[in-house]
Amino acid sequence: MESRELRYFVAVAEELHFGRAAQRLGIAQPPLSRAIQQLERRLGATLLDRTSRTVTLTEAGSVLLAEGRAALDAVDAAERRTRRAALSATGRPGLVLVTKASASRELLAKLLDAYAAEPGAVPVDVILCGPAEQERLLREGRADVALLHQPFDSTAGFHTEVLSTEGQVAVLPAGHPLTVRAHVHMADITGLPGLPLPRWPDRDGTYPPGPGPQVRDHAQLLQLVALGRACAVSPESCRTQLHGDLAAVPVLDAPKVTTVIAWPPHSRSRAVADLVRTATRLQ
Amino acid sequence: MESRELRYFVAVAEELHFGRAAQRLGIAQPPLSRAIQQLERRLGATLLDRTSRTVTLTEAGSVLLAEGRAALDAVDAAERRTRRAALSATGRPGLVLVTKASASRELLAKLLDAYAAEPGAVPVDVILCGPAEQERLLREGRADVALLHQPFDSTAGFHTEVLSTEGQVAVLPAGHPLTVRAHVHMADITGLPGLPLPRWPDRDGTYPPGPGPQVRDHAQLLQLVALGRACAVSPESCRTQLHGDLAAVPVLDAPKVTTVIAWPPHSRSRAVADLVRTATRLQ
DNA sequence: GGGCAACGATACCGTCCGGGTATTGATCCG
DNA sequence: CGGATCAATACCCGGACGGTATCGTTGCCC
Repeated sequence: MESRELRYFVAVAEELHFGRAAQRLGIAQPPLSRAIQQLERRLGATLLDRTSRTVTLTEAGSVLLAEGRAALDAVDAAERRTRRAALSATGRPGLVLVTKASASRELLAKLLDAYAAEPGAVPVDVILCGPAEQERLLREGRADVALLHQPFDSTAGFHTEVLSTEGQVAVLPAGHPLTVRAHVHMADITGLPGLPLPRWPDRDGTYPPGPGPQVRDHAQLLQLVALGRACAVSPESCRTQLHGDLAAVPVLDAPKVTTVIAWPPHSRSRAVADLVRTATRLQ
Repeated sequence: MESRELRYFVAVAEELHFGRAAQRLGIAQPPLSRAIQQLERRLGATLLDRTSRTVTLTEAGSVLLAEGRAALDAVDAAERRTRRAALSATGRPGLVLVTKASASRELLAKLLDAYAAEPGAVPVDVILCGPAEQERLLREGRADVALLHQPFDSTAGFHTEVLSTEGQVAVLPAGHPLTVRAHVHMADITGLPGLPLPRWPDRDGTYPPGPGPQVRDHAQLLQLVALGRACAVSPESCRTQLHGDLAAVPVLDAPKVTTVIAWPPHSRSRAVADLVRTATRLQ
């Protein structure tokens, strides 16, 4: 199967409309129709049920949509990583590390320092992004390594090494009655009047229904807590980022958060290997 | 980048010889040369250093070789899974589960029975193969799920759920002095005179140097032990497969073996999800 | 119910690109 | 120095891919 065919099919499967898909692909509609027919003939499978009014995915079609996206990602990643490898032979850019903006600055700083001290270290670019975006960047070959936080991030498809495990704290507005407690339980903070837990976007960028404000990153979250509009449960290490108008109380029964360093399999790169080794040796 | 270009490049990179690569691809050499040049131009990277006598990979070239193989695997997997999805809509074949021939028959039997009892269960084909082969079958889309054994198998690139953890036992010829012991340590069985630990093949099919007979599967291993030519350290569950002329003694400090069920990410299939859910509920 | 609009399929055509053969040019070997 | 090997170049051809025009079907709305 050619990747062009896959791109065509994915476009149609996503748009469920030949005309729009063709437009998106920058070709006319008839060649697209033909290409899909040809693909179906070669696969011996009907991928789309189409009337002259509506296009729907068959069972086989949804499989190919999911698998095809992954395959196209892999092809793109191969291209990008090759380009980057070629550049790094001549120019500056070395490794790209991606992590959440909310991640522990301490751990990251220690890691970058330790790695920079290694013999043969290359420059490391750090990308900070919102949750769930790291996975994409890593898969698409725009980044070489990521610091992920289980159980929030999925590590599916990557190699990982555990770096640290920490408990979580409840982040509350300073002066809130609970802040005098030495510790709390989850039950204490769910359903606090006027301080709902916020909602994070799903993998696809939509928000689950329910009460609580919508947040997209940790800064927004802290802002909301400071404003007295929400409370939060965050990894302990976020304490270093709290200002005077925020307080943190350990939550005994919150799930532990594990920070892992993740990288794509097939990574032949010595730089990635060095960085990972350095990270695991940080203890 | 087109998958055809990737296939061409991978062929040349593996053969390090345009003529042989062209032959393998079923095309003539000149178009292949051109295709590679074009790929290099488009990537803006030199992939191969070539004189008229020798071809070698550049740094960027090795990256593209590794990444390109993975990408091509993904494309092939997409194709195969789609074909299978289309078939299963009409014909018999449902899920394909792959596991090592040496794996616990008990666990597998329990899993298959429990799944077959589920509503909406589809037929499950079981493939038994040697170690390290499962990974390939799963990646290539020839199988839907695998039972893997950590730390022996790599689970990189897959979703996994832990099914069970067990200790290991030393497998010895019946009547060996150590078999009267209630348990042993690793130190007791490494370097036993005349009973070396066997060598397993590496990921690439070659054997590491050293003493000890070469084995490719568990049956061979047990055969060698029974013949008094080797001893072995195996998961406890292999006890059910031992005959009268073999004995097992727990090894207290051997690494624990974890059996996991693994499946490729992107699996939209309800059947895979059901099977995994059934597996995790086995406890 | 008929006419219209939307949309995918079909027909047909031109062009560019992928592949083939023949040849050149460079390098290693005897 | 001559021959063999192998990648690159030159040149040509056919087919596949993309474009335009059109058809046929299906909802929809007056």
